[in-house]
This record gives sequence, structure tokens and C-alpha cells, in this order.
Amino acid sequence: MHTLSKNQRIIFDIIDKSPEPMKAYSILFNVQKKGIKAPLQVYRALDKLVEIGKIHKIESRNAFIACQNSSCQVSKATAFSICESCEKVTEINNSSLSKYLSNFKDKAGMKYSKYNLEFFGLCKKCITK
Amino acid sequence: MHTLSKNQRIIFDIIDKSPEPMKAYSILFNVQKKGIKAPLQVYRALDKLVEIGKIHKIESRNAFIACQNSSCQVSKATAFSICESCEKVTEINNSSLSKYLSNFKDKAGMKYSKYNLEFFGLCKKCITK
DNA sequence: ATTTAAATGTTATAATATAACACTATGTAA
DNA sequence: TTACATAGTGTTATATTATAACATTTAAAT
Repeated sequence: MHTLSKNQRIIFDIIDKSPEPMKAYSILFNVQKKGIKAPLQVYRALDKLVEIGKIHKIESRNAFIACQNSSCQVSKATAFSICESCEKVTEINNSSLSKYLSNFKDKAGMKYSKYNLEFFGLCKKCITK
Repeated sequence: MHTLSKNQRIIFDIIDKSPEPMKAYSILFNVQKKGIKAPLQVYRALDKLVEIGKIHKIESRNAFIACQNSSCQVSKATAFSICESCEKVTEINNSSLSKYLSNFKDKAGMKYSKYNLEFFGLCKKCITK
């Protein structure tokens, strides 16, 4: 198991505690009191945390959330639901979906090693508003 | 059917002719000779073109490609394959996949109106290298 | 013709991300 | 335990991506 470095730990903890995806500069602002002063320090930690699967990047939002799936060691098969009204993001952990996508082959004959899926819509709360 | 405005036409044409996804500032550079001078002119056209489904944004690359699918009027169900070596991007047009994803419901009870899927891997050419 | 909506042009600036370089800590293997 | 390699840190500067605000023009709809 990977041991997080000091900066990686600080940055993972703040993302993990956040109820919503965090943007890099918001993370930076929040960790300045802990001595992390420069964007690059944040981005380096983010890169590593993504690489080892502790966090995921929500590409359509340029934001990061902690992995919700304890068995997820690397970010090679990710799916998220995103509410376009309240911006709540949830990691989807559905074995039927992941099986379907992991086995998907298209006619171009590409060998896929990774995928990322983002669903957009309205969450339960926002539907009724 | 939507008629493109002058800037929209210029910007669509250059994306449509490009063999690979184009980034906004690369588009800007290429259309300066046609009188489009400012980033905002490009972004406004891109926004509109995405909205009407003439182009798609490849979120993981911050780049834009013309829609390959003549029946695709709006960008509400998109899937792409991306070669991580040569960066070739292809729009996937697979009815089994789109049916599966359009009908997908997860336990959170969200109502999905849109999805975007990106597969990553190596294309045929790059596998053999 | 008048009104409305959509698109344009322009300047400035915000937000996101990386390059380059010097240095420090940690793990590993002789 | 020293040497060596690898990963991580700190820092300044800068590149890249994207939007705000406001004035004006064009196109479409009544």
C-alpha cells in the first residue's frame, strides 16, 4: 500500500472531507495555512493522487473528488453522476455497467485500458424543485 | 435546420477539416487571417456549435472535434475513443452502447439527460509500435 | 418599420495548469 | 553506512484555457 507524502496527505484529506468536488485553486486557498503556497505543489499532489486512484478528476468540471470505492486502486474505470442544478457529483459503482464498459470493443479495433463516463441530469432533490 | 453565422461557419469549417481535435487557441491562430481576433469570438462560436451538436468537446483534452454522426442533432449522448499515444480521437457510434447508456439507471434515482464517455487506449497503429 | 433576439467586436482579466531549476527526504542495495 | 537512485518539495515565472462587461451590428419576426 502506498504511503502518502506530507503534501499528498494534506491535499487528500481536504478533498476527502469535502462534500463536493474541489477545484485546484480552492484547494490551494484552503491549504495555505498548512504551508502549501504554490499551485504547483497542489497540482503535483493531485497528479499523484489521481495516478494511485485515491482521487478522481471530474473532467467536465476541472474538479477533484475522493474515490468512493475502497476497492478502486487505480482510476481506470470511472463513472460519475453529475447534477446540473446543484452540481452534486457521485461516483457510480455498478458492476453491470463496469462489466459492460470494460468488455466493450468497437469496430476500430482499439485496445482500451481505461474509460471515464460522466452522466448529467438532475438529482432527486433538484427534480422536485 | 440551423443556419450558421459567419463566425460559426468559419470555426466549424476549420474544425471539420482538421484530422484531429483542435484546441481553442489553435483555432484562434488559424482564423486570425479571416478577421477573428479575440478568444471570446472563438469561444462563443464553440459554445453555440456544441449546443447545436455540430461539434463535441473532448473534455479530457480541452479540444473540439466535428460531429461524425449525421443523425446527431444535439450532444446528449457522446462516446469517444482516444489513443494515448498518437492522440487520435474517434467518435464511437454504436447503437448497443448508446442504448445501454441511455437506459442506464443507478440506485441514486437520478434522471439523466446526457452522458459523455471517453475510452483511452492504443489505436491499431500505435499498438504495433 | 419596429422590435427583439442573436451575434459581433473589443479590452481586460480570471481561472486552470505547466516549465525549469535548485534542493531535500526516503528507500535500497553494496 | 555510505552511495546512489527515486520521489517529493519549494520557488519563481509563465503558459494555457476561459469568461466578464459593455458597446454595437445583424438577422428574424411581427
